[in-house]
Amino acid sequence: MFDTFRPQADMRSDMPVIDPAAPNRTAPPSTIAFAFQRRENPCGSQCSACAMRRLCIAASLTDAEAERLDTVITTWRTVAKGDVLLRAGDPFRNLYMVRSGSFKSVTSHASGREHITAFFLPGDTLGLDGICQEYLESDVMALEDSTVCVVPFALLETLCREVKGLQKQFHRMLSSEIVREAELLLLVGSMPAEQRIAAFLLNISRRLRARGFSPTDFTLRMTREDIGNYLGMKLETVSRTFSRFQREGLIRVQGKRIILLDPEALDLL
Amino acid sequence: MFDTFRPQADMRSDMPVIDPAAPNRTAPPSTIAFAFQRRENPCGSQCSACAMRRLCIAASLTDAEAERLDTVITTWRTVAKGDVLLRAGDPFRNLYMVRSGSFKSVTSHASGREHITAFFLPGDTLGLDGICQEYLESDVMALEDSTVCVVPFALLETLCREVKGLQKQFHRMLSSEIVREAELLLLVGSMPAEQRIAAFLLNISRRLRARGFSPTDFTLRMTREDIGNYLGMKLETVSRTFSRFQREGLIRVQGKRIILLDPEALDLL
DNA sequence: CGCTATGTTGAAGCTACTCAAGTGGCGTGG
DNA sequence: CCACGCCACTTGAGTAGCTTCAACATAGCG
Repeated sequence: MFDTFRPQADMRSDMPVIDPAAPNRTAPPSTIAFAFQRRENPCGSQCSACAMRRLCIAASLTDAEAERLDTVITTWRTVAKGDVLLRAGDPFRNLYMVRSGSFKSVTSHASGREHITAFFLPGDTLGLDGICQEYLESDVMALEDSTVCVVPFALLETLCREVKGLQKQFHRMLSSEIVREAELLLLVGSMPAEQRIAAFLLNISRRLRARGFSPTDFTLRMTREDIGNYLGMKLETVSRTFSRFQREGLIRVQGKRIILLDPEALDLL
Repeated sequence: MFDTFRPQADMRSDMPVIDPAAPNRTAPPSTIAFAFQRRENPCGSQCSACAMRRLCIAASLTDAEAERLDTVITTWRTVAKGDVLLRAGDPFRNLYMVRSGSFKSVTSHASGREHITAFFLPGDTLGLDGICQEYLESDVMALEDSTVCVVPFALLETLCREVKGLQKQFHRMLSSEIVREAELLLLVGSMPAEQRIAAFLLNISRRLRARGFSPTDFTLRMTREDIGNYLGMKLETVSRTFSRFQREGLIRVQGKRIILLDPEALDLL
């Protein structure tokens, strides 16, 4: 989300929007579409020069190590708002690093129930849940026009065997995801609606600050229903809680735009 | 849990029970206790001969690879019921593989709230949440007298750079944990008490079957409060739901012993 | 053998859900 | 350009499900 991150806005503006109806699961995109969808070495600028380097898997790598990572990450993709980047059931081949924009990850279950397990911001890594099986576990959809780096997993694994720093960083990333979900579990499992929403807003705020955006004034890219699904509550409850926070002077709500007026008070809930 | 797994019952019976009051966090155990607590190469039997090999990180390794793993896993520990194996805040050094017995993992949060994020059975791996930081994220407590293999993480990482199959298995294990938590999130976030309990019982049942125990007649090692905490509900609700299932002929409840009378019906809830 | 921890059951209360009506913003087509 | 329809959001009223509080039963442990 949220204030759209556009380090390469100029580069993206000449990209045709991917057809939302393109069959992602069954047939591969036509060669033409494919050529537009993936680009090799845009501008020749790679991890070593990426604005998100501090946040993604390249974090804490030396320049030399980052250059080796460049040899693995050679393509990227654009995804239009509402388009599906990954579909549950598709074969697992790549990880994806968000360069710009934002995504939601939706896990479907036998009962037909769907659950959003994560919102991804620039620098975040998508697809970690696919490693354990041959196929993907969840749908990943763009919440706004977005771009991702494509990381072929087999190549990444090979490189992890050669570059100790990369291996360590990758393991840290997987473990962080486990910890993140455990925290979410606590939130959903044992906190009232009020505290869930407060924690959610503060989480977004913290992550936006880490990416250089305003931590107190931002635009939520997902719907109230998405937020509710993520936090284990109904959209009406999300809406009511926002309204209450506004009445109490904690935040200001203008549709999807949120202004945190008293983050400390939110934290103390 | 649950039917206690004792492939080495004879081996364990001569082990003194570790003093539950032993200060695990601050001072290390006395040398005497330490000598009992850790044993090098008991019986000389290692991964290559372990009954849990199919389930732990050694799964899908060749015999030759398993032998290399033996060089890394040289010690094991016993933990008495109620004892803490790992404490949040302790420095992260090792992973642990459950050989026998069972554990719960409790994450504490700033608010003082605690949440159980996992129950571990033989073959499960403990400590994955510690990788991303220098310190551990949660307390891990034995639900019964148990034994674990100690896996020094630095050595495991080194070996993962040399043994491709081990690396792959380790990544799969981390990813599985992510998927497991995502499923739990769905359960806690959007299912009524009834379905949570049903899913919980079936999950236990499935895992016991994979370990060679009866999937329909087992003893829960954790309290109703633990279950409730894990599933995001109060212990009274757990108890009531068990009683209702019994009234409806789905299960039989005898304290901690559970008999599944109609697993299919549970699944259809 | 008694104590404490754990589990069961009942009754009252509250949170969040369901159902429903109405508002506002945005894109599309007349 | 405005009107329309759609979708997201807000707000209200009534209700279901879970929690809280409390009393009692049972089991495990010293």
